[in-house]
Amino acid sequence: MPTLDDIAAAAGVSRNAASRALSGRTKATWPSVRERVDHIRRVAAELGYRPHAAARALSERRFACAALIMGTESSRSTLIHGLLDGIITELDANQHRLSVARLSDDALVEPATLPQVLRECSADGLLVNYTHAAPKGMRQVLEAAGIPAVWINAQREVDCVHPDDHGGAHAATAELLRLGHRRIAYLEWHQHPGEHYSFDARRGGYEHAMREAGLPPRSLYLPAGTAVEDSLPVVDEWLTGPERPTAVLAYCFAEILYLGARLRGLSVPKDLSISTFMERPLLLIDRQPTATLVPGYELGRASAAMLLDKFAAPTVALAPRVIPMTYHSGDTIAPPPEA
Amino acid sequence: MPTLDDIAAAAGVSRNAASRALSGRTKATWPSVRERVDHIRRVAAELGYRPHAAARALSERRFACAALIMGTESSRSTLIHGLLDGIITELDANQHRLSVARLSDDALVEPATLPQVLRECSADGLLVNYTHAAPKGMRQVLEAAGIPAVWINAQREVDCVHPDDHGGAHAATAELLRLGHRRIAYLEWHQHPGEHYSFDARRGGYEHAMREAGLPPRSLYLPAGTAVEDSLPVVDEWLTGPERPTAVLAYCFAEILYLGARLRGLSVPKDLSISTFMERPLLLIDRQPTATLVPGYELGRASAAMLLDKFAAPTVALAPRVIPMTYHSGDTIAPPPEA
DNA sequence: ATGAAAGCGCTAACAA
DNA sequence: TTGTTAGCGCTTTCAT
Repeated sequence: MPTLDDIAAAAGVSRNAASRALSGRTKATWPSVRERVDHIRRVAAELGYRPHAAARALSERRFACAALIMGTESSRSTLIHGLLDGIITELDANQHRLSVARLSDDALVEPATLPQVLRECSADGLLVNYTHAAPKGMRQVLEAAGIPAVWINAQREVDCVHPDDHGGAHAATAELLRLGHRRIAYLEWHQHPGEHYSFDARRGGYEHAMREAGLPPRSLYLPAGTAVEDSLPVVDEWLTGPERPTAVLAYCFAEILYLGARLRGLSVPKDLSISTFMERPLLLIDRQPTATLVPGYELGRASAAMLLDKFAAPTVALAPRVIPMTYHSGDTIAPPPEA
Repeated sequence: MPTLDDIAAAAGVSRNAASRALSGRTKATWPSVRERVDHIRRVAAELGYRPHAAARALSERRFACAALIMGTESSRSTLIHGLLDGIITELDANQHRLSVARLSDDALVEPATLPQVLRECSADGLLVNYTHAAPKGMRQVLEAAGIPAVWINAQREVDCVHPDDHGGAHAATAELLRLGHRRIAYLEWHQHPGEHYSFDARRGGYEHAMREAGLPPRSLYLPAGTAVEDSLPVVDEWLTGPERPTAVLAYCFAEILYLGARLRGLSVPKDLSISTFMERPLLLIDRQPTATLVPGYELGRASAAMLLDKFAAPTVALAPRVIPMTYHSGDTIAPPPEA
């Protein structure tokens, strides 16, 4: 495994010269210098030289590495589809690496441990994948220690990146309105306090759009604790009567809704439009679901980019970066039957 | 940020003594020595000392870090649910870290680059998450370079960890047989050459169990290129006639099958049993799917453990580690109607 | 723009 | 067991 000294020796220059040439620090304005630089580079390529990241980190006093940290409780640190991919892509483009760590709640709030975690992880900053119910005080600890950190998929005043859940729900509702729907319902599950912010944001976006149109919002819930096998009768009730919705925006349970509609003889989307937030790449039903999706990849890229910005200016608080959601046009929505 | 020298100074000992005490290299048989060690440890804890991973790596000539590598084409490097969690858990328990990298196919087969990737990633070995269609020659390159590597969810002669797909399918079929089913079909999609090994393995397990019972295996396919919206008539055909299966083991499309059954008036599981391989944690339907699941977490732990073993003995080829699949008993299977 | 020398924080070899 | 010394591979002064 060739070292910088090897390259220098093979190229007949000093170690320093080799270092500067390979890192592009030598400006090479003069032609003869330029030639030497090329020569060094060629030798390095031939010998298959790659810098030793640890040695460089030690010397440069930075690791060129970000750490993705998650909690021990996986439900609060779900890894969104595409996120990792986006993070790696962005870091890679900036010659940074990614390491992944999982810390207990206790470790996260202990003022002493966190900074040192960075040393042990060989990271310069944190991508915090603690989407909700993050341990209290963690934020202050990070700030006090001056640790660059970006919060992924969380809504905070600064230093966070999250999808535009409000806008996404608004747009999805607007599309249903545009098609002529008036009785549009919103379906979610019974919300627990401290849930992810997207529950409020999406419902808010829906209600906003409805109010703009002068229509009353209507929420559908499966009563808390409803067993799955008992859900179909509830769904059936929703779809009964003259006031039944002609369209439903569903945070979840879209499949049960779909099944209920089909069993009731309602055709989707002819009799009932369903617009979802399903992140599932595969099809669940015999339709392509019309869906407003969390842009995991873009979220990852933006998070990494923001962290890189923070590396450049660690003390500056950055405004939240809100990423548009991806609208995936499927075939589960259409104009209402009356239209 | 305290360094080892700081600890040593504060404790009034040499740097070396501090190093040995903290790493547990000092045996401390004599009581007075034991006391000093404790003292040093206490000082370190108070000052919040944590070793600098890069410095240690440079000195020890190992990184105490594994790299999870994936291809650029994400379909071939899907991150199984729970896998990352399992990997981190196992590595963490052995004071190792994880970094994640994504390499292009070209980079993976280039004999020169791979070893150096390790340096740049600060890793000692590879967890290869290239479940199928890995670039040819990659294996040889790794071997020639003497790079410790474990293949995750791939079937190879050595150094791999994968679920017992054959056994899982066999057991699922056996359970259906035990319930009294005779006409058990196997549902998958049209297989492309070079697909993941689990296609063959699961079908093999199913056929094996059927043959043991003296029954003819029967495979159901959605014809290649079937549009999703055209799939229901096909499903309907499967469920028609006196020879219709009373149970289906479904690699995929379980939802469509379920929907088709319900629309046809067949009750699940009373009239039709469905046993799946769905990895989805959420419910898709109004039943808890009976499922044989890929044990992502255990897969991760086992992979990491095997890699750690390889660190200890890099040249020894290790026998494949086959992890039992997780059988999740739901309520989509029951005895056949005739029984 | 170059080469010599120092140092990043740690462990490993030595002598005491 | 301890302290001393050397060195891991790299970047960074600082003269030249």
